[in-house]
Amino acid sequence: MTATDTTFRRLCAQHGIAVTHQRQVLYEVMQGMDGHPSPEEVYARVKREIPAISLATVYKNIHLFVESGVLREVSLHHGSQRVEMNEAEHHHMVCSRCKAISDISADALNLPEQRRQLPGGFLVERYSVDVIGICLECQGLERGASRV
Amino acid sequence: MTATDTTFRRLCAQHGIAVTHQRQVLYEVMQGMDGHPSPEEVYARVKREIPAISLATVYKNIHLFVESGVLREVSLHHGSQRVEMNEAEHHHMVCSRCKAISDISADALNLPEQRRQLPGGFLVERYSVDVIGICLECQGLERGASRV
DNA sequence: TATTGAACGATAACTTTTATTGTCTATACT
DNA sequence: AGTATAGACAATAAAAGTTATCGTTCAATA
Ligand SMILES: [Mn+2]
Ligand SMILES: [Mn+2]
Ligand SMILES: [Zn+2]
Ligand SMILES: [Zn+2]
Repeated sequence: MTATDTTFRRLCAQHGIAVTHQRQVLYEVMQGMDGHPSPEEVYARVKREIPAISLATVYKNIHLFVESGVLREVSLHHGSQRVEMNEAEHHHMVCSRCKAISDISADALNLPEQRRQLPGGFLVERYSVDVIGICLECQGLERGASRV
Repeated sequence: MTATDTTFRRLCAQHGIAVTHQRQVLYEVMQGMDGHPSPEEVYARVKREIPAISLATVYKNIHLFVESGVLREVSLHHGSQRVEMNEAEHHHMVCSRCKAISDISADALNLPEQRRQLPGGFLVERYSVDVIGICLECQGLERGASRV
């Protein structure tokens, strides 16, 4: 039983999810992936360890890991592009449960002035801040309150 | 000739793109849409004005509008979900041209402490900052420098 | 070790986005 | 105004990304 093996079993116990071979390999493989891979990229990598694994299994377990906090989404994925014509400088609150997006003014966030110089010679155009959390509606639902 | 008509023609002139009926209706319709619509939602709405419009036209012109700055993407869309296991508190620099994602520490951004109370009773989990701009590689390409 | 609900693999279905192609139209130039 | 032409359009096929379904296999618990 390896160290990561133990770590993973503890993680699963904490979150009440079953320990399966696929999940364990998925976890270990992703530990070794840097950058910000897509599910397809994770699938390609884990397939080297378990050639028979299904892409659906990768998707299902990425969801599971994200829900339980083992894994993090780089920025909340909405399935499709979202656009807006609101020209005012503003940012967003995004509900991690229902993915609802609402505006929040830059003032309300009290951001510092944006730095123009960043590591790697990156040329800054703008900052885009997502405040990730739970919206009021989802907070209500979470507490078992039923709605008409 | 309406006011928005004039505005739109000026916008097109500024960006060197042709004024077409579809583009103009698209622009006007989106002016009247609040929230953060998807291309499909924009399509459904503009279809009421031009029933024969094609979804491909909506996509192409949303791209065009985003490129020319008429429209803004809520957060840069990567086509697929992106995940990571980097537990350290950090944020991202995202290239608006090639969509490359790179990490940046919270310290380097000099963010203020996160507010826990936000408008609308939103329960904050975390901040996710995307610094949107042009990566070094794309800056080089932009200047017409050719690469081996 | 036997039971059983959960997880898996295979695959179909669905959603989102892009590419292709022939026709049409906005624009520039007489 | 009339014409040429590059670019935009609609239609539609194809690709890419994601989810649902279902029969089989496996992990957890007794
Ligand atoms: Mn907004
Ligand atoms: Mn990262
Ligand atoms: Zn919500
Ligand atoms: Zn780039």
